[in-house]
Formats: sequence, C-alpha cells, structure tokens
Amino acid sequence: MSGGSEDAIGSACGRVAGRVAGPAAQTGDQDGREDHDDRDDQGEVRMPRQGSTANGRRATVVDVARLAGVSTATVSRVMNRNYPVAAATRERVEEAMRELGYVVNAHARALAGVSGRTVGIIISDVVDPFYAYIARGVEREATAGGRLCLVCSTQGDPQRELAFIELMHERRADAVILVGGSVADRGYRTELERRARELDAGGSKLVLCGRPSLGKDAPTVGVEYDNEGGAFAITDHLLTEGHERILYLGGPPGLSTTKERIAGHRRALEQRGLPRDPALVQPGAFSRQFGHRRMTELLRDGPEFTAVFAANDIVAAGAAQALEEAGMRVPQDVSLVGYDDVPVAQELRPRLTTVHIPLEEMGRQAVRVALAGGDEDDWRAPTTGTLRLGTHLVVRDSVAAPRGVRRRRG
Amino acid sequence: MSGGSEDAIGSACGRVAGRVAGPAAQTGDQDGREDHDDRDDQGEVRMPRQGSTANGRRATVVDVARLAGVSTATVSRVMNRNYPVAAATRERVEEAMRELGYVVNAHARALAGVSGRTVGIIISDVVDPFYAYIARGVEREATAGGRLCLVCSTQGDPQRELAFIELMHERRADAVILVGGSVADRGYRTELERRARELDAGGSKLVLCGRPSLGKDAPTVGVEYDNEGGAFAITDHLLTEGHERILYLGGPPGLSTTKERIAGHRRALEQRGLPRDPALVQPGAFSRQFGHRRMTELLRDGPEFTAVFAANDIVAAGAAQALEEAGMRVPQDVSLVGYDDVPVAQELRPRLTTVHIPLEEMGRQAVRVALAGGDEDDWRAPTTGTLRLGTHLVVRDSVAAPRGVRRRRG
DNA sequence: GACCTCATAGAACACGTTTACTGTCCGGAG
DNA sequence: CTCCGGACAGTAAACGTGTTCTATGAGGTC
Repeated sequence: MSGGSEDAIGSACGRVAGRVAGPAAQTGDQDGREDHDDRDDQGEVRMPRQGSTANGRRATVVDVARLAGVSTATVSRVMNRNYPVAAATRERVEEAMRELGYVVNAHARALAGVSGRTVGIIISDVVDPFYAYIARGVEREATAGGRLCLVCSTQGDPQRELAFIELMHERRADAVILVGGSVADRGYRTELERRARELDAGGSKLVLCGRPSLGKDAPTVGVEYDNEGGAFAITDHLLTEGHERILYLGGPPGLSTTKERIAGHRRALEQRGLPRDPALVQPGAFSRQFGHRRMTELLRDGPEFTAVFAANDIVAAGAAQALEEAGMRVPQDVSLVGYDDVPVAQELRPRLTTVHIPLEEMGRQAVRVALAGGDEDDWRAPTTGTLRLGTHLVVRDSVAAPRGVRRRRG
Repeated sequence: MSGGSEDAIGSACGRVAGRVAGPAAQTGDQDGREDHDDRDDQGEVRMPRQGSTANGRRATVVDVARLAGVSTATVSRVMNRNYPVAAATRERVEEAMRELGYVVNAHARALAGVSGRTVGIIISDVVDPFYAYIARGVEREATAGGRLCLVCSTQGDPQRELAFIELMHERRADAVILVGGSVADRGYRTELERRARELDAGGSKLVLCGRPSLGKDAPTVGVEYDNEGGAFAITDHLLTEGHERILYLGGPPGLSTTKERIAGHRRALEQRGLPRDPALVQPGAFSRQFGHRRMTELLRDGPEFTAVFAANDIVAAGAAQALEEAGMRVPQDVSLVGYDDVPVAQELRPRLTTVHIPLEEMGRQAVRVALAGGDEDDWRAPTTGTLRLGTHLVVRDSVAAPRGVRRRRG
C-alpha cells in the first residue's frame, strides 16, 4: 500500500469517470452497422430493457468506443493497461470516458472471467466488539488486496449462516469467512461441509475463524486462537492467588467456544487436584444482561465462591454491576476475570484482568490464508490447514487473594 | 419477514443445491432430445477457460438443463418461479440441480437485468460503536429486504471514501450510504456531488447519514439526527445545575459534526447571556487517547472549569481516566458529560450523562429512504429529501452542582 | 522492390442468466 | 370437424466486458 499505487484503495485498477453528459451528439459518423439482416423490418424502435430502476441508461464500453472512434477492445485495453495502446488513442478514449461518466460494470467484468474481488465475512453481530475487531482485520486485509468486504450478521442463527454462505457463493466471493463458535449439531455440520465442498469446487475457500475444524477431509482452512490455553492460564492465575472456589459464568452451552474455555478451566483445576463442582459452572448467554441477572440470582441463593470467571468481558461487565449492587467490592470481596480483552475491560472499575486474543490479527490472517493458494496456480498447496494464534493473560486490577470463603447473603 | 418465507434470509428466491455427486447416471429415460445438431461434430473437448482459480468447473444452467433434458429457459423458470412449469418437469430440474451442486451466478443474473440486491455502507471504522450501531441498522434493514451489505472503512480518509463510492458504483449497489461527519473542503464536496450524479444517473441513491446535505440540487437523500439540539440540551442541563465554565473537549475541528455540536453548545451559553471563552473549546480527535492526554494537559495548565462536555462518550472515557489519575472525583469535583450514548457510557463509574442518538434506527431509515422510490416506478417522488431524527438527554450520575470554581492544580 | 518484424487496432466469441417471442399439444366450445 | 385458448416448453437475443485471433500499416534489411 505504500508503493506509488494509482488509487486510494488497494490495487484497484485505475479508472476514470467524468461529468454527467455532454450534448448527446451521437458523433455524426454513420458507422458501418449494416442491417442486422432481420429484426429491422419490425420498424419499431423497441426501447431496450432498463437496467433496474434507471431513468437514464448508463454508458457502456460500446458508447465510449463509439465516441472515441475506436473498438471496444481498445477501450478495454485502455482500462486494464494490459496491452499496448498508442498514447493519442489512449487520450481520446480517456476523454470519452470522462465525457460520458463511464463506470465499468463489475458484474460484466466478473462474468468475463476476472475475479469479483470480494471476500465475505459472516459474524453474529457487528456491534459486539469481539466480532467487530475481527471484522476490522478482515476488512483491512481485504482492502489492502483491492477487494471489497461483504458483511453479514446471523444473530446466532445457524440457518441464516448457511443461507448467507449460499448468497456469497452466488456472488462468487473469493473467500467466505465464518467467525465464532459453532453449535455441535450433526445435521448442521453436514450441511456446512457440503457448502464447503461446493465452494471449494468453485475455487473459493471457506475459512473457519475461531471455530473447530470440520474434519481432515473437509476443504476448509482455519485460523484459531488458543481458547483452552487462555482459560487455563487465567484460571491458574486465580488459583495461584489462592482461590479454590471459582464460578464460571456465561457462554452458550452448546457452543464450541464455551466448551473449550470450560475445558481449559477444568484442566487448571485438575492440575491442582481440585474437585469440579457442577454448581460452579453456569453457562448462559454472552450478554451483559445475562451476566447481571444470573450473578444477582447466584448471590442470593447460589453456591459459595470467592472468584468469578466470566465467559467474556461483556458478561463480566454485567456481573460487575450485580456485584456492585449487592454491595460487594471487587477484588476485595470477590475477584472477577473476563475473556477477550475488549475495550470495556479497561473502562470497568477496577480494570478487568482478562485474556487477550489477537482479534484483528485473526481477521487479517483469515483472508491471507484463504487467498494464499488462490493467487498462484500452485494447487499443490494443501487445501486444508489451520493457523493457530496465541492468547495471553492481561493482569489488571480485578483479582486479589480471597479474604475468606464467601457465604451466601441473607 | 414473519410470513412463511421460503428462506432464512429476507425474500431471497428459493434455490436448491445438493450433495456433491451421486453416480452420474444420466437418469435412464431416453428423452426426446435428438442431437443438438452442432457442437457434437467438433469431436474435441476443448477445455473452457477456467472461471478464476478453480480446478473443477462450476455447473451452469446449461449443465442442469442438459441433465434434466430441458431448455435453459425452463431451468431459469424453475428457479425464479415466475412462470408456470409442470410439476414433473420441476422435479426433474430440481433433482438435476441437486445432483450437480448448482449455484446460480449472481453476476450473470445481475448482468441480465435483475438488481444486484446490494447496499453499500461507508464508515470510518467498524470498531467504533457509533458506526457499528448504524451499520447494524443498515445491515438488518438490507437483509430484511433480501439484500447483502457491503461495508467499507475509510479510517477517516476522504480519498478512500471517494474511491469506495466508485467501487460500489461499479458493483451497481442499489444504494450507497455515507455515514458520519464530513470535512468542509470545497474540492471534496464537488467530487462527492459528481459521484452522486453519476450514481443517480444509474438509478442508485447516495444517502448522507448524519452529514449535511450537498445542496438542494444534488441528487441525494439524507438521514440526520438533531446534533445541534442535543448539544444545546446537554449544555443547558449543565447550566441549570449551576455550571458556568464548561470545557468542550474533542472532535476533529473541520468536521461538520463538531461544528454542529459546538453550535448547540454556544447557543445554550448565549441564551443565558454567558460569554464564550475560546480557551474553553478544545477540539481534537474522537479518541479515548486524545481525551486522556488533553485532559491531563489542561488539568496541569489549562483554564478554570467546573464541567467537561466531551465531544463523544469515548473521549469522555479518556477524560474520566485523566480526572481519576489527577485525584479529581466525578461529579463532586468536576461534572462530565458525553455524547452518543454508546454502551461504554453505562460502564463508566459514575455512569455517564450523555445524549442519546437513535443510531440503529438511523441505519434502518437510511436504507429505507434510499430504496423507497426505487421499488415502484413512481419517479415523481422527490429524488432529494432529508429525514430528521430526534436526540434526547440521558441523565445518569456524572453531573452535580459545582462545589465552587475549580482552580488549576499545583 | 520483396520480405520480415513490430506496434496497434478491430472482429468475434465466451461468460451464465433472463426473457420476449414462438410454437405445440390438448381439451372444450361452436 | 374446426377453432380457440390455456398450459407449457424451446429459441435466441440481449446484458457489458475480456481476450484471442487476425489484419494493417510503418519501418527496416537484404
């Protein structure tokens, strides 16, 4: 992007476009289009089908060519700079394009064999910072490669996810990036695998970002982060501080992300020989509201605990509010940690100890990995493979040694 | 969306696609397809040009038609359900599509005259919740209308903005939505207006969302919020509490958004007959970092003030930290307000008093307004017009009566 | 002057769908 | 029996661009 690129965006081809319209003078020359040998006897002008809702038809290569007095091939070559064109001719063509306000039709171009230069990303919610950061990485990397980014939100509905993949396939996206944990449902998995094969057959890639692989033979690539390891590390941090009864709060129960985080949590417990208490694992949503409501309930009639491991920072924010309302101080009375290291973690008071995930980098890698094999014709490169990024603990102010075992209130 | 729609997404046409490949059994019945009379004598297979990077060519309508023993027209009609097809024929075609894993080519479809069903949104940064909420509204409304959403981030660079508009025009987006304040530069304005005309000439709409109109004759539509009014209201709130020296902090100086907010702020001051002190207006970035740094500097050697009006909630978060580090309590020592009512406002302690903007609703309205005229053929509807949404004050805990005039520390 | 090469430019087809016309078959009305 | 209309299905022409193959003239060499 730092080179003398001709456009403000990635490597988009240089194009020009100009003022709306000069006098539509048809440029007198009675061109040599001699009677299509039929259809002329119809006598009627027969208004051409309108593009969509247009009032004025858009200029095409043919119009430009006519005005510049050249063939369409020459116009195409002027645009793409992939074939020698005399300077004078080039100038005339560019002037004509400006005159007509010509804008190339990306659909026609894509149909003619040039890549559509699009990558799609499917997430649960644009507003959720976890997804937003990944989306930013994807968008930036895509733009750097001269591509546009199609964003879809599923609101967590697997059916919509499948439908969006299909829509992106229809648009011949270079890559489709699926972000976030997935449900374990077998039927869904099968459907997903079928889509992956179809995409692959067409030369596109399905990228699984922060989600377990579909299996060795499914034609997908993956970018993961060390979910289990991060959970292990942060639990271990709590254990080191002396906590023995840790409440795990939030995260949709069926989700792979939840399972992995709980797995890491349990491994840390087991390593210290601590028992696992089912009452201390309270999955739910990934929302602030859930964190607040469930925490309030558990403070009233839940098990004893001295620390809370919230499934993510948003849940932690809700839990923090519940704690505050119950008159509990963090970390003096209860320690609290989150996951994801999203901006809110720095705004909470005390600042939240959490696990950092290289979200934006994951997004970038997702498109890089997807497009790696496609550019060259080396289909020897393994069509499947997984890139794994590290996570690390971020220690802030929300953890302290337990003062004593917490008793249920009231 | 609540009707018995056939797909998980908006009103997308029903399409099918199936398992990769059964035995390619050609379905025995020796149908009456007697030799296409050409192309068979070529004898040679002649590998067609590859689509992009594919190893296996994608199935097309022709393939499906051949396998089902019908014409391509019939296949098209089966897909689009816009023309009667016998049940038996339909079944055969659908089976063929499943067999071949056929996925329609959206580019070809768009080229043939069907709308591409795409809306584009251009924002400064996906991660910024201000933009993220608007993007969510756009995305949801677009999806509800069976459209896909193209998202681009400019990082605040007007050149990239222009380039993105061009890219979306090439893709024949139904609407291009420009979000957020704009710079006052005249050359930029002219460029933008030219793009608007080109877009309009092609039947697309340029929507200005939270940004001033380009003028009466520019073919754009707009969705605004009452920026000036919100600033007036919140300043008046501070004045009512007894504050007389209010620091306005942050917001890029050239930006229309900044100008409007400052205008409202000043109007409130003037209404009470208070003087405007230039030293009390400190524009800058819209970032947390700016809020923190500048607030720190001003506490050291800035003018006296008893309240801070941060240009938005993010800046307020930075300012809050600076205040905290300087040992100042909010609101006892200094009152603090923000703008936008973004989630962080609820996480700050004390919870931030701010101005609520119906961000998601703006996004929804933006696409609604853009697509309103286009669906019907009533081009009598004014091609230009602006929808204005209200803002309102949200009172939380960050404002109190001034204890006394604040003196500079040290 | 004949011949070859190089630099350009044009003609024509491919890309994959949709759709306006044109038929064809069949049942029922006159 | 003929005529008519409805229900289907096929033919072929767009849609706008990229690209391959071919053509033409200029300039140089022998």
